Amino acid sequence: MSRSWWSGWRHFTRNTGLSMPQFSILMQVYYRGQCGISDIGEYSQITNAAASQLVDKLTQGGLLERTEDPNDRRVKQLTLTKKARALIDTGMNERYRWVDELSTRLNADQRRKFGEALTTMNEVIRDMDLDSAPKKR
Amino acid sequence: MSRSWWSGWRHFTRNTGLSMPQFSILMQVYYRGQCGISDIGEYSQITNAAASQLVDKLTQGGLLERTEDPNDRRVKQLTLTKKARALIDTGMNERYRWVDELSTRLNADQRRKFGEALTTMNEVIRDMDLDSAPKKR
DNA sequence: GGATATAGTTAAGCACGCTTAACTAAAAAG
DNA sequence: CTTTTTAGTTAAGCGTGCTTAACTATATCC
Repeated sequence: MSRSWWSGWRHFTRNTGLSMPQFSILMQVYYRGQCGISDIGEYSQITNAAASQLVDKLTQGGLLERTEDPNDRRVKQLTLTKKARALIDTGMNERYRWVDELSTRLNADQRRKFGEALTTMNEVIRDMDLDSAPKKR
Repeated sequence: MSRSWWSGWRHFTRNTGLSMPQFSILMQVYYRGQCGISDIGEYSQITNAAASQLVDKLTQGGLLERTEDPNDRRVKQLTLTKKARALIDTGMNERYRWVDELSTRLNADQRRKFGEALTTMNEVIRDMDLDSAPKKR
């Protein structure tokens, strides 16, 4: 397992043809909703140039739509295609499959505790996310 | 937080100068103990050539020692230097610092549940690791 | 002993992510 | 209206990780 995540990632990566930074951008748009190139750059801590290039590949791969913002024609609005959404959902199912495999190794008591733990973690982490999210412009 | 891990990784990466595959190899030797190039390759699912090259950089960086196995002079035994051990321990502390920060946001009850959850997860995951580990040669 | 297999190295070549620098176009400020 | 700022693109160049292919050196098989 200390094993699985990285090599599991590499498995996912090969199937989808996505690199980690690319996937990261997809997830960003997934959670943030529509946003511009600069947002991507800022979030990922890379230059806008780099962000632009990555987004470019994703649009070429049919995963992102890049349209002009009618209010400010400098900014491009990025949105996920259906293909991208499907892909992300698949990725999440992978994750849950992992959890499934894990849970077959648990006895009833462990499984219950584990479920509670995940729930708590989710709640707490959602809180943390909300705290740092609302950087609107 | 969905944010923190990847950009937190990038932070770690910049400070140490280590790439992810490089760090991955270090962790491998850390957990496996002494092993050869082929073991690295097999585990990381890359060719021995690639493994050799990565190990090369790590030895140049003073993180890995590469010595001959006296029993079979074809195989090189990889061992971590003190520097590498220190670095890994630091990395782990980083991780725990993250947990600390998280725990300041929890109330007493949440904190207790969370602690239990982590304990359970650790136990279970350790079991999974043991199951897949003992690939000796 | 000689053939074959195994562990590791080296070099050429490719794709990737990233940065800097030079650029375009639109918006905001004066 | 002109100047300056902001959003994004493009191209050159670098460091990586990776693969294939050719090679060396040791061990094993018959």
